[in-house]
Amino acid sequence: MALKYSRQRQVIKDFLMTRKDHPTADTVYMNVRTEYPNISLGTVYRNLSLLADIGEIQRLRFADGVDHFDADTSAHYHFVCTECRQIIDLKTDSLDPIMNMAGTGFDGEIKGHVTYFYGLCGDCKKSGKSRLQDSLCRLE
Amino acid sequence: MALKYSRQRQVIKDFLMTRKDHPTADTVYMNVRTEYPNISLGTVYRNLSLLADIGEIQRLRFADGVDHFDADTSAHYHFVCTECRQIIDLKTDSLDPIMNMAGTGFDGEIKGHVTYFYGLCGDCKKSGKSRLQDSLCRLE
DNA sequence: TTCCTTGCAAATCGTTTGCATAATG
DNA sequence: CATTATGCAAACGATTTGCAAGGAA
Repeated sequence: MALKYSRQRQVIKDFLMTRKDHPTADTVYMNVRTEYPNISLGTVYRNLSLLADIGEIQRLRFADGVDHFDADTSAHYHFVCTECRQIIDLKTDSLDPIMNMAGTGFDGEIKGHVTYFYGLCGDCKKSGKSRLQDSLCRLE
Repeated sequence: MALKYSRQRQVIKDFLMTRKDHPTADTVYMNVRTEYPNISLGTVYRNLSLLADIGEIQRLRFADGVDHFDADTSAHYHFVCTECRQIIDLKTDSLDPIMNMAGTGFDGEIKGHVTYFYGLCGDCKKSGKSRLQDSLCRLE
């Protein structure tokens, strides 16, 4: 159970800390491999899961069905652009009060909530970009 | 593009309307098959996606990574029990105001939000049930 | 007859796992 | 030395897709 140091885990976490776009495991793999060519996809998955389990990173799940990872473990909310798929951090006050709203008339115990927002990001809103030009704005 | 009637689609939708526990595609398949033995899994997936696309049902995605479906398309929120995995409808006032909260200081356009709650359902809270007895409370 | 829909099976995609080997403490 | 971590490849589970045949308009 005791955690031992691993160069791979360190590189993965270091890489994640340089990004604020919440990459997927595959994106992490692609990038880390340029610096550490022998690393395997399995190792990337294993370490991302491990880091998420011990709370050193956050695992995010949006509508695309693919896990995204965030080195910023502070409580914050996310916005997903439905055009370019970009994921943006929001600086929003805590929405925890909604748990009380949801809890009235409910006999269980609400311990948390998952919330994200979607719509058009600033760039896509400005350009009135269509889905056909999707890729131009896609980050990953 | 014009939609043609299909017995299969009707049966799938009818079944979904009888359930308030938000079944997965596989659960729909299992159940529909007792009444319509020749139906294929692919057809179930195709029709659930189609019905969701045209707004006749709702597709729900929680942390388990599997799609759940809900014939109730009215705006409402869900609670997922972390013990027994049960999904419960909440009668909560609209939380749409949180979109304004999230939108302050954001230059894009927030069009919607996804929110669900988790914790202990009434039964699991009462019984102090452990994960080991999970299956006793699992619905599907 | 047109073309939407089906059943079936194969394919895809993201993720997990078994295992022998390498690295850490 | 005891144990954790790795690379690799195979296995997995959920979902999608190609295709020839069936059914609705």
